[in-house]
Amino acid sequence: MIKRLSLYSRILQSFEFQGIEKISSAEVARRLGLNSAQVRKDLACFGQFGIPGFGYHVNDLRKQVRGILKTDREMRVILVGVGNLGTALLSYRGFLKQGFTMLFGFDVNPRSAEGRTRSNVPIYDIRDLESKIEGQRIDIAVLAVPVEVAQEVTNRLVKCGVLAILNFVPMRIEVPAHIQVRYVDFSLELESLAYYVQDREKAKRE
Amino acid sequence: MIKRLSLYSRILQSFEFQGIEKISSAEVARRLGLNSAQVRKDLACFGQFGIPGFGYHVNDLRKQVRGILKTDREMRVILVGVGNLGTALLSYRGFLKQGFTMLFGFDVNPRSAEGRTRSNVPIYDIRDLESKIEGQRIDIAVLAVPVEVAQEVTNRLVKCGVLAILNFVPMRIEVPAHIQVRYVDFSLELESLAYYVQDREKAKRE
DNA sequence: CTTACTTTGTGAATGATTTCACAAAGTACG
DNA sequence: CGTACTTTGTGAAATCATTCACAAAGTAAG
Ligand SMILES: NC(=O)c1ccc[n+]([C@@H]2O[C@H](COP(=O)([O-])OP(=O)(O)OC[C@H]3O[C@@H](n4cnc5c(N)ncnc54)[C@H](O)[C@@H]3O)[C@@H](O)[C@H]2O)c1
Ligand SMILES: NC(=O)c1ccc[n+]([C@@H]2O[C@H](COP(=O)([O-])OP(=O)(O)OC[C@H]3O[C@@H](n4cnc5c(N)ncnc54)[C@H](O)[C@@H]3O)[C@@H](O)[C@H]2O)c1
Repeated sequence: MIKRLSLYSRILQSFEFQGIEKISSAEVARRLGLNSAQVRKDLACFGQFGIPGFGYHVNDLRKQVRGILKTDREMRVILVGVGNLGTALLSYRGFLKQGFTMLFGFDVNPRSAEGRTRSNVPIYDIRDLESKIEGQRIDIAVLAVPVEVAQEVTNRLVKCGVLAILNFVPMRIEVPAHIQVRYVDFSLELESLAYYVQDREKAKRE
Repeated sequence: MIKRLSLYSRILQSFEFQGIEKISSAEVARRLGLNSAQVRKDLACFGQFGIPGFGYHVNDLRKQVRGILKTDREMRVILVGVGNLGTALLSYRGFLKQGFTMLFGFDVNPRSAEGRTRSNVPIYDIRDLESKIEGQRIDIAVLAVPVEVAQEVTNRLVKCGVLAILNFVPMRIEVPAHIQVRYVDFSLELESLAYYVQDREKAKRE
């Protein structure tokens, strides 16, 4: 549900960019392939933002949604594991947009990692993790290390006070209950795609 | 649901690797953070693979699950857009494992793309898309191009007979109903993580 | 001000997914 | 063979999510 809010935020941004000032739940829904009642219900969880018979003011609604998602504040992020994937993530400006600040990268081999990237995010040795982020508020750690060390690195991150982890490693990591973890797992998507391609008949089972 | 099957497949592989021959739904569930009834129900959709009072033979079950997912066959994949992210994807052996064959990459600038990668997948000019994949069976296209060209490239892919698209571009793409599309959208995950992080801090205060 | 129209916000209905709970079917072993 | 366990497969119940449908509240225009 929160992911849909994030989609609303994105589409509102594009409406704003196009100079559109007024929008209906039906139009938002159409653009995202959703039902208009869904859009209204989602928003209704957080307040009444619309005007019956008119719709929503794009600017207003966007501000509201960003407020709900808290993308109007700074989120401090670090990256652990600056390999193939980590390098791509570092130079992705999509992360830097709207409130996310990438502070540092960490790797066992910071030299060669540094060589790969063209971003100006400093990359430190993973040995210095604790000392570098000591006393800093770190909201989110992005995890892109090899599977074998994922749990060990996670434990260290948690000890350092990281509040949330975006995990690209195809493995379940164990964390205390108060730590948020989100998984991004391409192979899963690929495999399910494969299933539907082969087997369009049975695809209804989802 | 299919994504969970994919998880089962992965965990069974790791059990096999560890030399474990027998497994219960409860143990699979524990390892994946699921309910054991869920595991049994999922499998029950496709047949009866277990032995009451015993559990499942790891080898057997893994074969069955791979058969269901069709990861026992070859899936032919191409990559379109060999930039930061595309490069990482090309050198990800996780894709090459189990049945996925990455045939070619395509880019507007194949020279500089070629320079970036250390894989031996050939990279062609996007102008030659049609001629290169003419008459070939291509199951899945991985899309990692800039937002502005995503729809246009998608249209060409569909015309070329691609059956499914794994879309990394943070935008809804329009395709005919018989084409499968799956979205991988990191920003959405990051934003929803941000939401829960903030919420937790608020929760502590109250 | 009034009439015709639009679109919201939201209970109620429907649909989907997850969990419970237990009979049935097996194992293990004396 | 029989008794004590274990674990499956699966209806039924519970939970969660989506869609319907409509009164209420607005706009627009004469
Ligand atoms: N490359 C992809 O496209 C892709 C796709 C999906 C998932 N993944 C997953 O992401 C992770 C990284 O993949 P990759 O392709 O970038 O691999 P990679 O080997 O290129 O990168 C891993 C990086 O982690 C560093 N590292 C190793 N041990 C470390 C430690 N203890 N602390 C900090 N850094 C350490 C390595 O030096 C390396 O730079 C893997 O778990 C992989 O399964 C990758
Ligand atoms: N880099 C990331 O970590 C990341 C994360 C999430 C999403 N994405 C998305 O993935 C896409 C690619 O991101 P990126 O960081 O790799 O960008 P990028 O600019 O590095 O790569 C895009 C590549 O596409 C090529 N290209 C441009 N037009 C093309 C066309 N018509 N046909 C074929 N190729 C074409 C470019 O030459 C370039 O090599 C973007 O839509 C981005 O939003 C990237």
